[in-house]
Amino acid sequence: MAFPTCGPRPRNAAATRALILEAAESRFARESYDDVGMRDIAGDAGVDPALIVRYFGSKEGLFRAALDHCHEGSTLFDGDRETFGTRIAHEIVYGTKSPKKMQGLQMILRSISSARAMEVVQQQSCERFMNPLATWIGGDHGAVSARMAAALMMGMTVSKEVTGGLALTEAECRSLEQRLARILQDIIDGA
Amino acid sequence: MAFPTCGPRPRNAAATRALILEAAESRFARESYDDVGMRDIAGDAGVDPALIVRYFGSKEGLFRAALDHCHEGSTLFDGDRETFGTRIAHEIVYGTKSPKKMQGLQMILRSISSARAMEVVQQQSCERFMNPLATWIGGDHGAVSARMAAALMMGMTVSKEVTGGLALTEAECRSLEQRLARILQDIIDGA
DNA sequence: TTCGCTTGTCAACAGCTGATGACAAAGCCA
DNA sequence: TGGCTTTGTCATCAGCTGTTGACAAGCGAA
Repeated sequence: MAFPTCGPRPRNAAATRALILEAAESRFARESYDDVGMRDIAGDAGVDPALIVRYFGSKEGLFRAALDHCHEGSTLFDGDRETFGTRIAHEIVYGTKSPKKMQGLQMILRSISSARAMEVVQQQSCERFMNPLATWIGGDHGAVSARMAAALMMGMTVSKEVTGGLALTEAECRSLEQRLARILQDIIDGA
Repeated sequence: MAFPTCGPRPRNAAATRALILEAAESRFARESYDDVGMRDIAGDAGVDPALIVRYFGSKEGLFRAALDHCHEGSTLFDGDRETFGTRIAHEIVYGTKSPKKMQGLQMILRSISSARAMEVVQQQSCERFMNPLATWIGGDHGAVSARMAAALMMGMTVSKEVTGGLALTEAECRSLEQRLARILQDIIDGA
């Protein structure tokens, strides 16, 4: 991702900005707002930390931009409605890294630590995540179902983290996947 | 809680220790490990920050002790098995502050921010929370059910935080409570 | 060329954090 | 009383963080 350290960085503001944004998304999805330093992100992008301030104003500005950009490219709702539960459950149980699909959700999750990050999240998460999900689900129960589905998704991620992996047998993983798929599907079906 | 600032603190190690522990539990349940400073806790307890180090070794030591003590006094499983879903759902939807019942769970939740806190949590959460829950649920599906139930509980807390309150109408709250109760009960019943 | 704007680099700052060690006072025992 | 341990107080440290401003280099326009 970063540029090899051979001579000065080529003068290309747009590319540099994009590089920083990409590095920030990746970092903020894996670690918490507080744990990620400007020097970490700058290091990943192969860029001087001062450039982050120049292009995004501050760390908070970068976080806001990253969260925004992340939700724009979200692929969470891609696919048939009937297979929503199956898809998400599989992603939760067997999804190893942090693919684009879950990145926005994970950024939100990580940010419940820092009070500063929460301000940004509260501003954005409703209109950029919860409401779209509610609309996608549809019906009278959309808003309620969206909250439950999101809770289950985020909660499983927490649970996974907390126990250090799932800490389940292979058979239990399969069972978990099936039951999770069923519950998620029931939730969006309003059952 | 704290002692009024009139003269020096009375010499009572056990009481001072307990005061610090209580203040720490309350803080760590409401804010993240990183956001809570030793000076904050010491201030709440009306105690000099240096005493925290003396009695608990370090901030991490205090966090570990608080998490431990919190799980010991947990009342999460108090009550009939048949009303588990109802009780928890009500607590989630209408529980305002952070009562003892949920405090341990919330401490775990807040700590997914800091890498340092996670080390402690990973060591303790399995044997102090997930496994007891699995045992209480019982049956072949205990472990899987425990993870799903815990996920839903923690996820709803995150969801609530993220949207700043629930951001739902009164009717929706009632619907959420009912559906949540049903799902939680189904989970522990192995349905 | 020379000017002026953009882009990247670097050293440094103030603020906060957890932690340390010296010191004072209280209480206990001989 | 004198000595010892326990308990509480205080000033201070080193380390890290986000941020700043001065400076250098690129690059197009006049």
